[in-house]
Amino acid sequence: MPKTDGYKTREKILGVAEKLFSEEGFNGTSIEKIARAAGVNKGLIYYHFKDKKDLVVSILKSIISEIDQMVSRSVIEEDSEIDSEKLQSKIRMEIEYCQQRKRIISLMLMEALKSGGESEYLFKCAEMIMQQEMDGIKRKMGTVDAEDREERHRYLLHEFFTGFMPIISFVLLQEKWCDYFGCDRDKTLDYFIDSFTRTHLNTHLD
Amino acid sequence: MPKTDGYKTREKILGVAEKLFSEEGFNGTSIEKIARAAGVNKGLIYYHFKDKKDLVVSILKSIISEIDQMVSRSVIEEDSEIDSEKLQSKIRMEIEYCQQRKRIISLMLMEALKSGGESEYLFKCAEMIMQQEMDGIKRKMGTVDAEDREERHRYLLHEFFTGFMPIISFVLLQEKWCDYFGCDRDKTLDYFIDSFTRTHLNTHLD
Amino acid sequence: MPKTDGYKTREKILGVAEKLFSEEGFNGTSIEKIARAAGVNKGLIYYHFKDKKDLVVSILKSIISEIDQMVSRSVIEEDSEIDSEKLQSKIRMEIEYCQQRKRIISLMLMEALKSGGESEYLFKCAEMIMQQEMDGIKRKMGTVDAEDREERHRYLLHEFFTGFMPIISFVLLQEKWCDYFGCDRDKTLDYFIDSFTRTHLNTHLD
Amino acid sequence: MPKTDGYKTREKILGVAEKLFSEEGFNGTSIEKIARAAGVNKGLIYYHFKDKKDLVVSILKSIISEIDQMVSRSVIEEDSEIDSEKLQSKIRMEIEYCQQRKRIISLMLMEALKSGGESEYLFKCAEMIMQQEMDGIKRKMGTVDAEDREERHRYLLHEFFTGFMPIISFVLLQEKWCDYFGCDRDKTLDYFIDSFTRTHLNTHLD
DNA sequence: AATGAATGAGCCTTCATTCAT
DNA sequence: CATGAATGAAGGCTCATTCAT
Repeated sequence: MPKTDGYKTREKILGVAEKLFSEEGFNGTSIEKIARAAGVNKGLIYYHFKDKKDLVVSILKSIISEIDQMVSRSVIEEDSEIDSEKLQSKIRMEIEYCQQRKRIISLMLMEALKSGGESEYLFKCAEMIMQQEMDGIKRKMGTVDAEDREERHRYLLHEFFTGFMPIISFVLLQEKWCDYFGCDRDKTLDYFIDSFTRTHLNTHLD
Repeated sequence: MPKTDGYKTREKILGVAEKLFSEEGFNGTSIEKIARAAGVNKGLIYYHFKDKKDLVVSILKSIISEIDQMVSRSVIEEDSEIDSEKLQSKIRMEIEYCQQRKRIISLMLMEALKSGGESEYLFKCAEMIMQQEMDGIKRKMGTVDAEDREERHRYLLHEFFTGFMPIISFVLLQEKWCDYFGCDRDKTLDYFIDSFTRTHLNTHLD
Repeated sequence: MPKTDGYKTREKILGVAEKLFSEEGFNGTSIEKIARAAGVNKGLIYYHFKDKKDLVVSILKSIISEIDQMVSRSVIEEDSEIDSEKLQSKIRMEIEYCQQRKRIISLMLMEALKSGGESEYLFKCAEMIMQQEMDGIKRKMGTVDAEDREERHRYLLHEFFTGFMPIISFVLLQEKWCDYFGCDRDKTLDYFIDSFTRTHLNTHLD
Repeated sequence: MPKTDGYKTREKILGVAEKLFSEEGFNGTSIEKIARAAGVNKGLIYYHFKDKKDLVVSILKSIISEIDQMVSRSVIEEDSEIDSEKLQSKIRMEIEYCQQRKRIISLMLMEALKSGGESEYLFKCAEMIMQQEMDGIKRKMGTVDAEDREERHRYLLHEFFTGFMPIISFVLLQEKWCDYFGCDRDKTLDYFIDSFTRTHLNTHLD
């Protein structure tokens, strides 16, 4: 066995890199900075990761697999009626989750926005989450025909741009929003949920 | 005597910088690259702009003033009834405008997403646009009391996260979305407008 | 005009680089070392040369053009009889020249020896020199038909491997040879010239 | 108990290193690359060899001892007459041998060319080979007085620069020569042997 | 005999910035 | 206004080497 456990070091580097990348972006974060923050030698990062790009990709892949596991574990309560209350509490949970994974989401979005950047991780993540929801809906109501490619695309687009994006935008910008407009965090959250209910969630009722 | 009109050079630099910053982000774009692309000497950029930061700020300020002028020029048609049709065509125009200013919007959003980045330009832009809309609504219906700070904030938040963000997300990501899901650009636009109508625009009717 | 003359700096860098590359080879010489030895900033080397490779290539090209000029300037004494004496003194001059350009020759040869290295400069150099000689011989005796590709190749090969290579080997290794065998420099030169006369030069008489 | 025979591993490493060093030179070849190519762990190389320098030295020593054995095994046919035919076939064999040991010869020569590099291996190798030849000649004709230091040196120099160097140059550069001049390998070999016969070998007759 | 992890120095290269002209 | 030259710092990456196991 080597001096220490390489797996732990790798995870440590990934964690620190996730934090720093989300703060300053890919180009704004140097390997040096990551190494210092992780308390490891700069060269060691290149022992564990091919290059800087590989670091981001590893981070992004990790959330993909996390979501993948989450999705496959999630139990769908067959019989439940959908009502506004339930949806709202579900949204609150989703926001909470996004808040925990804020950094990686920020990273994904920033990468997707660059012309040359990778958007596949953002879309894949969103797709997985949305697919799960679709499955739930289909099972309950049979209203969405997932076999119909066109229909599926339409559904994904709807969910992504009017559901997913507002939520992650809110999570990523909430703090700065409150600073800029000088308002209360909690109240802002309530307002957002109210807005979101009146817009996107509205399409999940009736 | 100057070789060419200094003002034109400045504008040329700003234009090129806007393009490149939006493609690779602030840190991913070097002054060297901007100079080459603009066909000017690197040193000249430092004649026109204090430093790199000043370049971005100048770009961001320029869109602020552009919107400012647009807003103040815009005539509000007093009597017009609001109906779904009119709203949709208005949205199409807004999307078109965003598409033209895509690059600068991308830049603003990318900067806002970084922890250490500036979000004030993004918010200010959005605020100006939303304020104008609010004024229009107030005039027509008096339903929003802009003097009520709380109410105004609630309205801004609603517009920003469920109106503005979906639109700019769509504009910035549409191309990559179509690539990723292998779908048609025009149809995608139609779907988006339909979704947007059923969610956000819905709150502007009734 | 800039602070100093860029051309001079460029030449200075080239000169220093030629020296260092010949001493330690391409990979054994760092840009840092070159910069220090040339008394310039490391970054400046990248202002004048695209990259490290470009530095070597520039050096190698410079000797090509030097030889090119030399060759085109050289006057061929039409009527002169060829005798051993004259040939020997010509060889002495050639050795002298090689000694002056020792470093660059060393560089060319080292590069040519690597599997992935460039041999074209070495061959081109040799070809130019040999071509000139061929022209001289042809003019005097008409014995070599330069139009005959096969004959030309045969001649070049003969000149290169039994004429050119012994000479540059001697020039490049003489010092180490004398160190290793503990012998006198001047006497060694005489011995070499004698050997060279009895072997290669012999084929230029009769 | 060791996983495999340590001796074999050592030989494997030496073989791979010889190949890589000859391709990219000493500085151009990393221990990492050698380890990967040999299919062993990087650290293991340091178990078998003190450091990188020790690796090259081990390689170079191995050819010295190989030649040493070859030389001491070689039987000198006392009575044989020396004629051009015999010499030529001997040269063909020598070229063949050099072709097999091409890589290590390349390495020796490259090292010898650097100012700071070791030339002793190249000279030692050549010396051993030449000494053997001298012994043969002496035995047959008594023309070379090996006891006379001066005479011996003169002979070695002659053999080295007009015999040995042309041959190894040819072997090391033949491929690139043919590429550069677009000519046939076999014919090139014939031409070279012809030239070599008319120059160096000529001094071994009469 | 063999491995994986770790280190520190150094290398090639880029970059924001300055300055003399 | 505009340019070419120059700088110093930093960035990404490689490498020889060591060490615990």
